[in-house]
Amino acid sequence: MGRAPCCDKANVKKGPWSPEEDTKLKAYIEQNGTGGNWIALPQKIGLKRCGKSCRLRWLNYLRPNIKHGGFSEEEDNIICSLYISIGSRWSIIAAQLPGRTDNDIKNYWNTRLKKKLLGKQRKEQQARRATLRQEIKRESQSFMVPGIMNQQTHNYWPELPAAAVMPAMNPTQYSHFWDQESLRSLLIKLGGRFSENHQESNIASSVYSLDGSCNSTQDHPYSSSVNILSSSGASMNSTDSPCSQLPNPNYAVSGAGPSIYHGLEEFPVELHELVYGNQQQFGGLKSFNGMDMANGGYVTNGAISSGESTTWGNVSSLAYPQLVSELETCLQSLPQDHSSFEVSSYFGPQ
DNA sequence: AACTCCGACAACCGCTCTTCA
DNA sequence: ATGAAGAGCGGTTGTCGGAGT
Repeated sequence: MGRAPCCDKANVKKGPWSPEEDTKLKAYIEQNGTGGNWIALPQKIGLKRCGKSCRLRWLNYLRPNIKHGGFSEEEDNIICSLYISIGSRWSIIAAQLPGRTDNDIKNYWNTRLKKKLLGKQRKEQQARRATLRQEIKRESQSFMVPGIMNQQTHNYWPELPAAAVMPAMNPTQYSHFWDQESLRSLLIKLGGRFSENHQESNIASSVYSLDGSCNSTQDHPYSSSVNILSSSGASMNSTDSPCSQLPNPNYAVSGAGPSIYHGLEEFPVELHELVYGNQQQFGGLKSFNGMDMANGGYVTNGAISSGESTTWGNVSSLAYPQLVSELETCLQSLPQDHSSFEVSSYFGPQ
């Protein structure tokens, strides 16, 4: 059973407001106020309109000091930054822009700002990729990264940032295929610490702290990365299971709950870069052999789909089979509600 | 000139939240 | 504590006008 309609739909006028209607409504409210009851208002005025419609008309167009169109650059910036922070909370965003209504901002965002923003980001993205490709080409001969984020992984899970994948390797696993010099180079590149005696834990620390919030291997190895990605699934205990060293299969860019991605599900690829492109904390970590650390370790799908896949193609041969088998083992031990995560979707067809 | 397409914007719909009896 | 009514909000739709063919 649905709730009762707020007005008699059959006897209510719909569609655009006439100047006469506007005049009536405006004059009445300016003289008497709304009386705290929008539903009763149209009857008092003699308008064949729904109370909600009157309210909307007043709030969006008739009340004093309303601005329409002509959004300034500053307003654009405010809208963008607030949208990134809080998502489509138009009323809150409108509260920061005097004279603007939520409806106006919403329409402006949907029709113009979103496109404008994405166009700008795409250009910057292309420029970054070009730089990245050059850097990778230069470095790849001397410094190979045995990451588990490879061509196949990327094809099947393009939205998964490489930074989130990196911690999936525990310190021991790193040492399986990285010699001392590679470890040292890695740390230097990541801006981390390096100790001859504690290289493993420090490597892990440095990698885990890429988002600046987890500084110790005593911490949950994923707590720092996953909070960016907004894990919606049950957290895994870092000490109880060997799976603590594997990524939470539930995490995704567009998870439920509050996160910096709130409201960005629509175009996570572009706005992931937007978000990280503005972050200062990764300064100096421009690239890491195909992983754009400056942008959360993310290389977008476009880099692959554009046919310029040399970056990932070169490292695909370095996928670590042992990790794959360990992941499969761990997944088998996971509760059934994790079953939606498929190994093939993570690593691609073997 | 006629038609189609598309962008912009006003308005509606339905849901959730808040208030109050 | 509960339910009804009103208010508020965000997503979606409808309409209009301009550009392109």
